Amino acid sequence: MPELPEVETFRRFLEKHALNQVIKKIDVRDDRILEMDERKFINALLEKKFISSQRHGKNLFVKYNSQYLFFHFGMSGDFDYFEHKDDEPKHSRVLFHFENGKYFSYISQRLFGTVNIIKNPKEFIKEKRLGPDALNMTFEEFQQAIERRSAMLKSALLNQSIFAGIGNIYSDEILFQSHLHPKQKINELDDDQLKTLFANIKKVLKYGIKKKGRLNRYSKDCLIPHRDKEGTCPSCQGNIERFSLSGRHGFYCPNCQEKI
DNA sequence: AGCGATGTTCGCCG
DNA sequence: TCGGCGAACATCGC
Repeated sequence: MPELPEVETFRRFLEKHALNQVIKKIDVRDDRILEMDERKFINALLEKKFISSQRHGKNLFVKYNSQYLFFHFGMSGDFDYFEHKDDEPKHSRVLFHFENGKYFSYISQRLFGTVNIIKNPKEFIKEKRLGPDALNMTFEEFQQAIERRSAMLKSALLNQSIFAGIGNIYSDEILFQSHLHPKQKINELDDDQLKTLFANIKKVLKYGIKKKGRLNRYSKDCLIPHRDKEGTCPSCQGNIERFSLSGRHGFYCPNCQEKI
């Protein structure tokens, strides 16, 4: 699930259901998800409450006292909130029991995510060398981020050190909306194209949040519903093509996204 | 049965 | 340092 719009959706879900409730018990179902000692993790959080949350890119920070619970969702992370223990979802990895008798679960099918406790999100962002948040960055920050960069557009969008939050699917959508070729080098764009790219990063991510990351509910005018081998371009009706790049693959319309 | 999957990281090479 | 590539991590569904 999780690129920036999904993580923002998870954040709002947590804010809605899990804030200000005393944590009475924690079950770590699989400690491979923890980046720290299980005992220390549990002891740190028992009897505490989640106070607030913030997101940077695909990273979620939940303040519980002077410290922060950190979540990364990897390729298959999710949250759930439920009343009865029998409803605990498959692949639930960390289960919080609240004082009100309800449960909050961090789910990770593929165990690529991580859960940890950190002191300071700002320092974390610095240490991980994350670029500005793709949703919240200003045009000036965007310009700075790509200064002296020469990567192909799709690589640049996926690189969390340039800006944080964009993943494989949204990068394709952003480039499609921008009429830009995924393998075009970012330093070859003119000012208008850069403005278009910046505007579409915002537009696509906001639309994703509005749709709560539910890809199956996207307008047919988007690339996303047509993002497969048999796909047809919603704009020109041509064939959508698949390409590969550093072991990932993407889709684009060769007719609408020509290289300069 | 094998391949690929909304992510990240690391080593290799140019 | 940058950038591209491919493997590795673990699991499941098609």
